[in-house]
Amino acid sequence: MPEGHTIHRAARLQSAALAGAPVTASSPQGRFADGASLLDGRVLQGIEAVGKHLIYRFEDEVALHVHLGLFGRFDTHRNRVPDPRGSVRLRLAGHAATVDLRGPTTCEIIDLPDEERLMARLGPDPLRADADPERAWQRISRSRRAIGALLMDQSVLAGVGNVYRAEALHVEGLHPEREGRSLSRDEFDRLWTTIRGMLRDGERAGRIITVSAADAGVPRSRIPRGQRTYVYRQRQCRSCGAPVRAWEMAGRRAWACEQCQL
DNA sequence: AAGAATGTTATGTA
DNA sequence: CTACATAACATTCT
Repeated sequence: MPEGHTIHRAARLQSAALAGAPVTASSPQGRFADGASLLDGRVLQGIEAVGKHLIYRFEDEVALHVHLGLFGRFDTHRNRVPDPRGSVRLRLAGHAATVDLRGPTTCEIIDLPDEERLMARLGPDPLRADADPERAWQRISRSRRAIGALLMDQSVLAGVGNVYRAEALHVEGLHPEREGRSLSRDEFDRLWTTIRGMLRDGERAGRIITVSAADAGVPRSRIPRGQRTYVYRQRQCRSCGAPVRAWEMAGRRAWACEQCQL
């Protein structure tokens, strides 16, 4: 489910619904009982998104760290709150909504040093105002690893996942196997800008939009399969019609049009 | 109903 | 020290 845009959107929406007042925290299946009781009744001060990580700041310097991983998701209930179904790790009830967290890869209470360690191992997040692209450029321009692998490395750049990797490299005409150090400064700058734009569109729309921002208001189901992405999970390149090559890279499936991407 | 999927980390190997 | 492969973990959907 989540690439960076999902996380930033969740931070914004949940901050509005939960922050500023004491929260009721529970762990319906008892899978996070200790954490939930520690959070219960505390005021949530705000939620911060960094890459694909979320940090919920509570009073008394108590913080909750959440990472959705591949399967995690949030269910937000604004009216009737249903009985928890499936594996709800944590339920947070606030003044405007109740949020269920299911299937996260990480859900833990952290202290300040933990938080600093986390921040230290994350590269710049293009969705954040404080992001410094220079840090990513330093890593990429000195690496002989493939750009397709570098983009997935959260210590190089935080927030990009498998879909944006495929789509952003396609838009920029870059082959995923190009060595990082072979990119010109100009190619890197464009790539950064494209990634940031895609993440922003995704955050605003609540889903991944890489082909046309005009699709933003259109429900995903109304967009024909072959038109949702350029190469990601496509058989043919949406730009030129050539067959899309798919192969394993950095542990995930990579997709590219070898006509358009060099 | 096996397998894939918008992810990360630890560990082993070269 | 770097790079790559593999396993492990989370859950839902086709």
